[in-house]
Amino acid sequence: MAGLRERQKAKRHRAIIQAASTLFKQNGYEAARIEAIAEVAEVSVGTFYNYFEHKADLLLAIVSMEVEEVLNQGQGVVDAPPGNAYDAICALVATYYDHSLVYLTKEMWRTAMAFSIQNPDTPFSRRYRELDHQLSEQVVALMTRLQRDGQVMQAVDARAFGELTFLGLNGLFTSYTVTEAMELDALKAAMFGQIRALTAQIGASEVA
Amino acid sequence: MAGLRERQKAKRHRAIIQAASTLFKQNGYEAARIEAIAEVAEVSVGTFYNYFEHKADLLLAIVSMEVEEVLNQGQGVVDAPPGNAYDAICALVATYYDHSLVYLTKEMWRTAMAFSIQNPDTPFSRRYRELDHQLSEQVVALMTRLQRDGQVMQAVDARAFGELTFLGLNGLFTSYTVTEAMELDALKAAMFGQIRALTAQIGASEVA
DNA sequence: GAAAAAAGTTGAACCGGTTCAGTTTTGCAG
DNA sequence: CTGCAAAACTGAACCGGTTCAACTTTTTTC
Repeated sequence: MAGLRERQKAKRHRAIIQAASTLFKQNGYEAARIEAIAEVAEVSVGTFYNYFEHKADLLLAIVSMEVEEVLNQGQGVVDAPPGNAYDAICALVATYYDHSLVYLTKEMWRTAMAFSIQNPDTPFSRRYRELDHQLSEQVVALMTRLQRDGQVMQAVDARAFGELTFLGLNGLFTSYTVTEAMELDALKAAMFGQIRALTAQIGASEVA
Repeated sequence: MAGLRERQKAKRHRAIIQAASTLFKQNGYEAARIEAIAEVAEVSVGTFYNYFEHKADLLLAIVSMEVEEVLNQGQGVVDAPPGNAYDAICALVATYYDHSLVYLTKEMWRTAMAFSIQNPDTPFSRRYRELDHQLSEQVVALMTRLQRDGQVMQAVDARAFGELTFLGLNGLFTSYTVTEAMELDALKAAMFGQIRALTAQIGASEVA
């Protein structure tokens, strides 16, 4: 089946995202005018808005791709975590952080975050929160797994600590995107410090 | 000694904030047009922008007042914390949360947060982060005090746990502002759960 | 106290994201 | 094929935050 209409639609959708990606990389998100994006995609401004509700929705496609890849990689860590709690949690966090600038710049992250906060009732925001939720659940899954493996004390509330860890890594990531000068290494160092403190309390007894 | 110019300036500044507050309360932040604010303040649009760089700067004045009051109240908790770690941290968090909607609506919080993320190089954002930092330091101060008082195990890294707690309460507060239907009680319940889990691990031995 | 300088005010114009009434294209029934 | 309804396209106009060149008021200078 795939009628002409269907195919054209998919083609245009791709063309717009492609055009946007190019222009975003070239001069940043702000600088990319809808008019320019539409022109490169060989489409009118009106048509652009037939495909996307807001300019920011262009970011959603990219953020989704980004987070989905990261969730996939993260699953690898959860399935076969390094020996101790500290190393395991750091490995997961590093997976997230290291991937974060593959498709998106800090400016794009900021725009996506800001938009999602300011417009909570849009599909964009719902999807963004859903992705956050999945990341949070993955941290919980790791924490639970570590507990099962005896790397985390039985008495701890794995879910609560997993969620708290996620809020921590998320909060620090926000600081990172907001501080143009901050390097990935500094972000990791900050988060690893938190994880060190945390695992010192909840990790299996013998301290390295 | 307060020349005419000086006095007029202060008067107009006050008039604009007053007008904005009124209109924000009346119909929300978005709905309040600069033109309307200027009109109520008996000032031209151009003059408005002589006093404020962005519309969002109006929120800064309110957010500052809000956070400063909360820091004051919070100091009371830090200086004389309830008996055990759980109660003390919950008391501080409740102080923050309970005060949060006195001057600001959820919409205003969202706008302030979003603006601060998206425009990190503005005075607004710098000030906003400074306030966040002070709150974080207050949580650290409480944690340190609790440790000194023997309510938190000596081995824990009070700073790290304080900062993590702040990131947690901040992250949950964001969720709260983003979910129009969520009540203050639900927010508190969620955060208290985190604190329960946390203090179970780092609190002085005897569990209630 | 006149005149120049400095500071402040003003509103029309700008800018760029978003909307919408009118037009074109596509799919389908007869 | 033809005609028609539905879907998609288009770009000029809208909207509201922000800018700016011209104007007014205050302060300073001599």
